[in-house]
Amino acid sequence: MGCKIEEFQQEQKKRIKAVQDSMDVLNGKWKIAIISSICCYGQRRFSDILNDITGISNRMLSKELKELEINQLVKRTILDTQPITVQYELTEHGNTLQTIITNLTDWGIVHRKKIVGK
Amino acid sequence: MGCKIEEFQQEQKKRIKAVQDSMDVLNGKWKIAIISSICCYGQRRFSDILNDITGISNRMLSKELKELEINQLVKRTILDTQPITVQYELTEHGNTLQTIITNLTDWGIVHRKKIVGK
DNA sequence: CTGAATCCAGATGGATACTG
DNA sequence: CAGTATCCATCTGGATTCAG
Repeated sequence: MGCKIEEFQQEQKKRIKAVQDSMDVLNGKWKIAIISSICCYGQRRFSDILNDITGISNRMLSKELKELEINQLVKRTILDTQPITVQYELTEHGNTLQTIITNLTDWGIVHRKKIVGK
Repeated sequence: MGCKIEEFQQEQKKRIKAVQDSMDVLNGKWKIAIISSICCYGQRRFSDILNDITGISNRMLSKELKELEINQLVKRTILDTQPITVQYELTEHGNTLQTIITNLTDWGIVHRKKIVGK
């Protein structure tokens, strides 16, 4: 049994590790943008996302989507069209990121004004 | 003047860019953890942060802190002690990340339970 | 259309040693 | 204590080409 300060510090270390867990999942140059794209449309096809995010290549989109799928944030559905299209949507778990996405969006707007100015 | 759908899509593209702006600032393996460390203590010395975050090296801590300072999220103060110590605290702008940090922390805890199980 | 495969440059970050 | 400098392996991600 440690004193109050030690307990507090242990608690903070745990919290720091938790943020890192989140960031591990969300890291990668495009991941948040992809989630954001799917998020605001409810569901979105591969080529649509490709178009939503300026600069991303199909290679990276494919790769990041796969990682998001592994982390159970995104659900992939093959549509029986001609030619085949694939639709992505957030899982229930992925949807819990909504608040964070919104906050990050708003913060990004403020920050740009702050740094770039005007 | 475009139709409603085009306007909506333009708006979404802007929002996606805004999230990316945020992530550009917050990217790097340790940045969020560093902010989190400083955040929960109000102010924190270099060696304290080094101790808060398991795995980080002084080289990386120094580098990431510098970037955070450039982005006006962190303020650096040299204390007149023997030997010299340096104290870091969040700027007013950096403090606006509080909500995001908290949300990310909570989400990280939930996510770990979800993925690792139990 | 939705990827996978290959190739490759440049960025990232760890280890270690050194300085004021 | 708070960095800086150097070296070096690994990772990241872009361009291009190919396939179902």
